[in-house]
Amino acid sequence: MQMIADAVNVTKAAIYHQFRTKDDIVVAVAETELANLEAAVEAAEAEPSLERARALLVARIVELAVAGRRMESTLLGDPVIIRFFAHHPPFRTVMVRLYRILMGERAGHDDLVPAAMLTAAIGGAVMHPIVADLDDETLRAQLEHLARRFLDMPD
Amino acid sequence: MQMIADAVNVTKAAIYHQFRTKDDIVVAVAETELANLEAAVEAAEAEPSLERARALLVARIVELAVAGRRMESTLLGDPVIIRFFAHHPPFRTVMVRLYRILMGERAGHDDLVPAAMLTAAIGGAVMHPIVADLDDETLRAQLEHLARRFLDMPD
Amino acid sequence: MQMIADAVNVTKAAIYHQFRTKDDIVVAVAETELANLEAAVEAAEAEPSLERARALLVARIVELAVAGRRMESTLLGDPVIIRFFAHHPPFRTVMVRLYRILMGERAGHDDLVPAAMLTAAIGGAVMHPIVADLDDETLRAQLEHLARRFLDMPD
Amino acid sequence: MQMIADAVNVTKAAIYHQFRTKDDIVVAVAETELANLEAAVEAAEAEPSLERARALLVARIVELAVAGRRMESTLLGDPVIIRFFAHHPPFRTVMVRLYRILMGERAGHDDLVPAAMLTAAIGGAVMHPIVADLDDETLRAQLEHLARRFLDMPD
DNA sequence: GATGAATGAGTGTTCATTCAT
DNA sequence: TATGAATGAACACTCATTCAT
Repeated sequence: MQMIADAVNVTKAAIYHQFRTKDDIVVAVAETELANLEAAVEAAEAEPSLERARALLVARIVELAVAGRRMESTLLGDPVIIRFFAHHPPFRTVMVRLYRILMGERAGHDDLVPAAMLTAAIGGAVMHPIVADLDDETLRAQLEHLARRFLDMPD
Repeated sequence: MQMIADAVNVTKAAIYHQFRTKDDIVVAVAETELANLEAAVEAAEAEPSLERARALLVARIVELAVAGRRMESTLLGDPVIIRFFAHHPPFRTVMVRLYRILMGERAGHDDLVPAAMLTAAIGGAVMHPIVADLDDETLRAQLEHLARRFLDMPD
Repeated sequence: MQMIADAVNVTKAAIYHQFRTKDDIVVAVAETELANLEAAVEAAEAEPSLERARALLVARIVELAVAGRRMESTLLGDPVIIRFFAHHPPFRTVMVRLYRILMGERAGHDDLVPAAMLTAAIGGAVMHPIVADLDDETLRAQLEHLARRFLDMPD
Repeated sequence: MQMIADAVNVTKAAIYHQFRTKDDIVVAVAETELANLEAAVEAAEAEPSLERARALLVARIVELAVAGRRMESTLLGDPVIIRFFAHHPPFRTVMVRLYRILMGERAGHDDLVPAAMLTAAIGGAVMHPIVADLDDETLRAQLEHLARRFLDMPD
């Protein structure tokens, strides 16, 4: 909290005027990320061609990961939020929809594991300090390669 | 430290008699993991057929990740160790050798990025709470699939 | 302050427009209680028969304590007000008059101790959580018994 | 905690090495007081003559209140401990025994109210700042007078 | 080789109060 | 007359580490 307060240049108490709890802050940040994810899923769902829907979704997911890489590494490094999301119904719902599109007709019903693994893998890769030096474009290309290979899509 | 001390059934002070710092403990644990990784790399290097060397290495890496999943999620969740390894020369050396094998003749000289991303991805996937319920065999299969796809190897 | 503000349905800042300090609020509330006490003393002083004056005063004091029991326990649990009253000249004046009546001709000049002890004792009894379940009438009877015994008056 | 730590001339953390919680400290202190009370009750129960048992018990209770007056006002001023004791089985048990002796044959079975009121009254009187100036002997005499009157005992 | 007691610097959180509007 | 945002000082509590024995 002290670090957050310093970064925003106010006192801790001022932050507590706006958020009841430290977790509330984390959740608030995370929820705008979730909204971005949901928007990506919705855009993909609106796409009639399955092939193009998948390509679009992969591209958007990777973009989000790259754009938010600094924040992601903070957020995803925090076990609290990882656990929070794992049991957050809206997040699970979005993940199911995301998974349906990515897996295409091969999709099981509510088997979240491969999608969770893919996003976790992207998260892990983004968080690694070795990629901190990479420029956005290179990182994006590498991540997209990772995702497309995993999903058996052409590059 | 208190939890570690309780688990070992000694006092905190007794632990400080053996390790100068908490980080030293983490590093010590991590270094035995590194030794395992090195052994895997050495075994692969001893293999004359490149194809079999890669297959063997992937299998061993995944095995290590699965076997140490509980510890990995603790270790890799700790920014201290992540940063430690990123700048630990022996680790970088092992990673270069590992990468050379995985990438085959396409390997650049000291470009660690893809290998780092793959291992980070495996780490991210292993840490995700959603895989906590998976049995070892299923997890192993999924991770190996992820790695092989990424490396353009047949399943 | 937040609870007070919520109860009155305004903001804290609005309250600070009316009272300089939280203690000022406490004092304001306490002073209306003091006014009640003063009225009781005045009524007793107007009574020509000493015996009836004492009986009336005891009854009124106990009534006030019972009627305000919820508030008293809040007020008397607050060291601020206890100390405030102990050094508040108007309060001491009222207590002297009260004491004169209760003690009858045996009264010393400005020896407040027994009266203070009696009222403190009533306050202590009223505050005790064990009396929270008692109905007003039972509590009144018990307190009046306590006071009358202490003052050597017939029940 | 800071005040306690300063008074004992150690750091807060040192205190937390000995007590898990601030409440634990309060309880520990209170429990030695309870032990004193219990000893008084036991001594009274050992006395064959009821009359002398009551006199002895009243004297001991008042002595304890006077001896611990500084601490009592701290302890009894804290709503936490008041509530703690009100629901503390050992305390209730001691109070029942205490009450049995004080009330003699008129005693109801488990009606704690008058005893609670008497002790609360003593507590209230002891806590009042106006008695802070009184010497121990005068205070003792006044409290004993209060108790004896309430219990209909000769002075 | 091990212990119990202690410490300094930190944690998240609360609260009476102030201030610009 | 009232507000929302901010503040400083406090709160109970934790944690990696040290030290005398």
